[in-house]
Amino acid sequence: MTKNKSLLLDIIRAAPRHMTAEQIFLAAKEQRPGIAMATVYNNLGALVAEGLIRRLHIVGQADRYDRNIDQHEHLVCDGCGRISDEKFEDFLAELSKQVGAAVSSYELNMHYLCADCRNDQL
Amino acid sequence: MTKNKSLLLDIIRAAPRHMTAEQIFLAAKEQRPGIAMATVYNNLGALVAEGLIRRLHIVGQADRYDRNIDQHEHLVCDGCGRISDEKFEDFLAELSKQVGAAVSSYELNMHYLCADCRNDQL
DNA sequence: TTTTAGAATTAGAATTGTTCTAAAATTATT
DNA sequence: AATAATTTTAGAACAATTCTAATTCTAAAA
Repeated sequence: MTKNKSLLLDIIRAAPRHMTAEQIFLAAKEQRPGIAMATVYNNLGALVAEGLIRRLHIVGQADRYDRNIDQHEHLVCDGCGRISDEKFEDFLAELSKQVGAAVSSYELNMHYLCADCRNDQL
Repeated sequence: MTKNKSLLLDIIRAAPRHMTAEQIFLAAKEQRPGIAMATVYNNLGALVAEGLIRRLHIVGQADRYDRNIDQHEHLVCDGCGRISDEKFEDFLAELSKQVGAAVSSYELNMHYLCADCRNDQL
């Protein structure tokens, strides 16, 4: 665990929401102005490989990084783009049962309109 | 519906599996050697917008295109990369119930090892 | 302390997948 | 046939990410 790696981990853990590599890079720069984008990508990759964070893919967006490493689901507002976490109980087991094979992991992104965006439409 | 668009749609509908834009481009070239990549992207985008095909995002892979336009789930083998379809009944309604809001669509990619890859590991 | 070896970091080039642009070709309309 | 609208093309541009090779840091050994 190097200084940069732990700095990035701190940033991700302190973040109120799922950040892109670029946002993490900008945040890291405030404390270590010389840091390079490649260092950010290197360390994010390492942190993902070590299982300390998770990488998120949302259609049409850059990858985001999630401090929450438990299996969980994502709710994406198609109005404002905001992403929030959901937690379905025993979902992995449920999926394994449904497909009749051991599902090791999954990504579930659900799209909807959040309350704010629903109101704006009226 | 132009000639190229319908050619691409035919290719996707005839495909035994989910193809990338590049694979579709190569297949289209056999029947129309001069076709440009931009035409493929243009028409794939149009077909997706018209709801005639669906676009798929799998982590770490280029987008793929799916002839099956019903909401369904994907099972990705982490051994060979093969993607297969699943169909859970009333899943969208189930998700809406779970999150307490109207989910309009979702992507669910489940990872596992297919029977072949499981056997190879023994 | 210096030396050394290995790992981490850097800057920037390269790559990938995709979109954009402007001109040319095709198709449909008058 | 003339005009307009649409589609296609080739290639440039782009964004996100990965790679590369030189440099710097770190920490253990001499």
